[in-house]
Amino acid sequence: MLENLSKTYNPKDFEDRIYKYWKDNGYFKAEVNEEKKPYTIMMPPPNVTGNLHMGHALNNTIQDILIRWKRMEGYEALWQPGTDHASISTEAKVVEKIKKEGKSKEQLGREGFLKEAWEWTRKYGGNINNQLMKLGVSCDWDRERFTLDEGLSKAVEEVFIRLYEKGLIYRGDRIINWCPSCRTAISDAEVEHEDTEGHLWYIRYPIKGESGHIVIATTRPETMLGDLAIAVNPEDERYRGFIGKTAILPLMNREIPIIADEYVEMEFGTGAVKITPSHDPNDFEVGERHGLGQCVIMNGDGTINENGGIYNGLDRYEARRRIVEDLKEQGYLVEVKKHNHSVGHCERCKTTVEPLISKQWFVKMEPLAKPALDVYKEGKLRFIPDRFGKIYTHWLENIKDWCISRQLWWGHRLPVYYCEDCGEVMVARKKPEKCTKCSSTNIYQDPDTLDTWFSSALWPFSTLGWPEDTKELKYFFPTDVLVTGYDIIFFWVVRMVFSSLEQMGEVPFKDVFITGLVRDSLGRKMSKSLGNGIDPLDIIDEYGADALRFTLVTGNTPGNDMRFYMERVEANRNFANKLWNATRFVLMNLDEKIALDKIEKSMLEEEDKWIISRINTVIREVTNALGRYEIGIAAQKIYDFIWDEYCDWYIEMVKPRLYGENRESKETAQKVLLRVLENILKLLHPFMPFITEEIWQHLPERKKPLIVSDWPKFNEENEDQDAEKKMSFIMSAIKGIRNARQEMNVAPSRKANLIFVTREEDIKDIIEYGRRYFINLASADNITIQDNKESLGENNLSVVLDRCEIFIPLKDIIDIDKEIERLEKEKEKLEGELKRVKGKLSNEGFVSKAPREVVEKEKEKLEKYENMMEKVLQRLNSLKNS
RNA sequence: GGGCGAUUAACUCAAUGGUAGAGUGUCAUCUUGACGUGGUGAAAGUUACAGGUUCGAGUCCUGUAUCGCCCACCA
Repeated sequence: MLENLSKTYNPKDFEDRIYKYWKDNGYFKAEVNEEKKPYTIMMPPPNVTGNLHMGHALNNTIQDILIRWKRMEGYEALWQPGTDHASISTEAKVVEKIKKEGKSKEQLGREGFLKEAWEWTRKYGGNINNQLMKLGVSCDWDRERFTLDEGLSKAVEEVFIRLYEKGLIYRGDRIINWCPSCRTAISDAEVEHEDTEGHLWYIRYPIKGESGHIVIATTRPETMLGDLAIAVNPEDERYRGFIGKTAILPLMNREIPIIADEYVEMEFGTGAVKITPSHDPNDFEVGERHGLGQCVIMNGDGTINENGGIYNGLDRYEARRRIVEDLKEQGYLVEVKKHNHSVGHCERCKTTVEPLISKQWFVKMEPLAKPALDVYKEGKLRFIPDRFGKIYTHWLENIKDWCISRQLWWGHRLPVYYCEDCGEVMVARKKPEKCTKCSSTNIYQDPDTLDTWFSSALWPFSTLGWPEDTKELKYFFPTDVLVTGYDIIFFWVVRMVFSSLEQMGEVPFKDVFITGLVRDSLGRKMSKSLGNGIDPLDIIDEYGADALRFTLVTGNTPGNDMRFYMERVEANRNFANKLWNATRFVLMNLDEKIALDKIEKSMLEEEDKWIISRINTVIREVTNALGRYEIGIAAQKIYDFIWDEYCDWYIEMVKPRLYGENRESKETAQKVLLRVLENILKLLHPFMPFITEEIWQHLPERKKPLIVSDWPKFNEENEDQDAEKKMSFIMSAIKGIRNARQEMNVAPSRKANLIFVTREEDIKDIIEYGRRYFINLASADNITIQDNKESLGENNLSVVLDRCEIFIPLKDIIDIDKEIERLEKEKEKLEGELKRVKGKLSNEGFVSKAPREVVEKEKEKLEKYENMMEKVLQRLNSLKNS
């Protein structure tokens, strides 16, 4: 056993091996099992051709912690993995690839392109999974799904048809966001607004048949090519006379009416606004109200089309430049002002999006949003932290119809067919033989595909077999918790909720755990363009997955961003090393032939009872914290226990017994060391699965692997207040002695006598009991206990405790002035405490209103501090007088 | 224009209304038979500011300041 454990922790030696062991033995698998309660998490599917980044690492670590914990608690724990086809992003990558080969989408044709895309997917699709495995994720790989799988595609089709039949999907001409670079429509959620310093151009439009003119202001002068009106506010005195007249569109020489509409803000610009119904959502509405019609002036690639007259064929920005120039030349440009406004960009490629009228497919959101809002209000859906619930509701309350058609090829093609002859629209599972209206056989399928999020919205149930009525669906759905970043609440969380409610009649998950962003050490977002991204795999390679995992879940709170510091990873690697070596110590001191049966209670020493009582408490604390999703707190508790209590105190205390002659005491210590270690490994396993499993496999009498061992339970019988009290006295005595000695620069090698002065019998017992601790941990060579200190001279260090004073005679070393200084410091500290406690206790309100135990505690403290203060003062007095 | 978050030790962050903690860094010290990826000890805080509620506030309320994020069709 021991011989296999190297002197230092070296995660590379075992992480891959352990993972393979778990996987090959099927410990990640979840099956429908009516004897057990299910616990389900759906992994947010990463992009199929993506790479693992810190966000994934954080996210999946949290999920893995929860799933491992629940698995150990005895749940049938399903963690459903899979990948997303990420239409727009993957398609862009494939386009780029074939472009390098000198080919274009059009040249390849739809089929040829899809072939390329599938090849690409097969080539890079496995990467992210392998990377996740490095992290230690314990998801059920046998159930892996891909959004373009046959089953999931069927679910997508089914939902589309159902929504269509219900009238919740419609096709229409609407202003959508058009990305001229991706050459597709995108949804509102895919547009990022950014405040940009632009200009406001003031342009003069002449009035037909008059000498007058009207000045408008615009931020996008090129859109004037498509102007169909000028609008003013009906209340605006300045323009009252213009309403109903006709203006001449400069450069185009087109006649456009001047209309009145409430929408126009009188205070902004000149109070008159040009109306371009085809290229602005507001103008579109105005156009609808006034029956202005449409005039599209732009092509899909962002160039001006034939409606743009002489500007035909120019890129939109070149057209803008030329138009401004021409306006100026022809005397129409009144002035140009700097103007900050927000400009929409494509979330994927950052190109400025163009609002554009286009025939697209939409999901009618209002009827779907309502139930999604209701479940939140009814408490059936919970956010952790709950403030994100507000973001969720705010979005749903202001939701607009969802544009779901994309002019892309990589994705789920719309199950929509058109009759070439009569234009009839048919939504069907299979291509209709002939037109349902005119019986023509001239039928073609809509070339568009669906927004990727349309399929991810179904993830919680499509992965379980829906629309088939599978046993998995019945058992594992609804899921328990969704773990995801706040950046995709709108894209994904919201859409999963309303989709589930609509199709399943239930929420897809009860809790939504929201994570923050992992930033670099300067607080910047990690990004490719900045080149400041830290690759999780590099960290795993250097420090191990356990250290990375621990770093990601400690020291931050749900929903808050965190900074990634290498020093913290290192510290956590050191923690793993600490545990590794503690284990080596335990195994090194474990007699081969020791019978590891039950521990004989009567043989337990105080420190045994203390550590047993403490681990028991930690079991409760860690379990409770996990139950509240306080993962960082849970991790911190177990960390502190291992390092401070188990390693620094218990192991040190137990050493004399291990090296001693008393066989029974020795064996008891060995057993306790081992049993506590076992519990430690269990509690730590969800956080650091590799090292704990590796160590576990080296412990004696292993039957089950740790990953499927039972989660420890709090046991009231193990609580021992008395032992905790005694050990706490002993520990504070040791700390006091160490402190005093070090302050006086007494070398640890210099052993000294300790003279304990106390009249209290119980304290005397504890001291007597603690003899060996003082000798080993407080550099003592002899210990005396006496009732009074009269016989002692002044050349002592004195350590003041509650109801006890310790004297350390060090004749040659004591510098009286320094000792006085040290005690003065002690006095100051006590004064502070006394002031606080006295203040509280003399406060009538506190004594009468605070809970009894709080008051009692304060009273005890008062007594203790007064007692200590008296001794410090006496000591100071006698030193000063000597 | 709305909404949200943050402000705590030198740095990065924790902290169920009840004595403000950790990691890193700093200083001192220890080559003790698990670990120097370690041990021991120390220094370091008016919890951004101003009010309020409460017996008691880092924590709850109101306001201010600074920073950050999200949402929003003002051309």
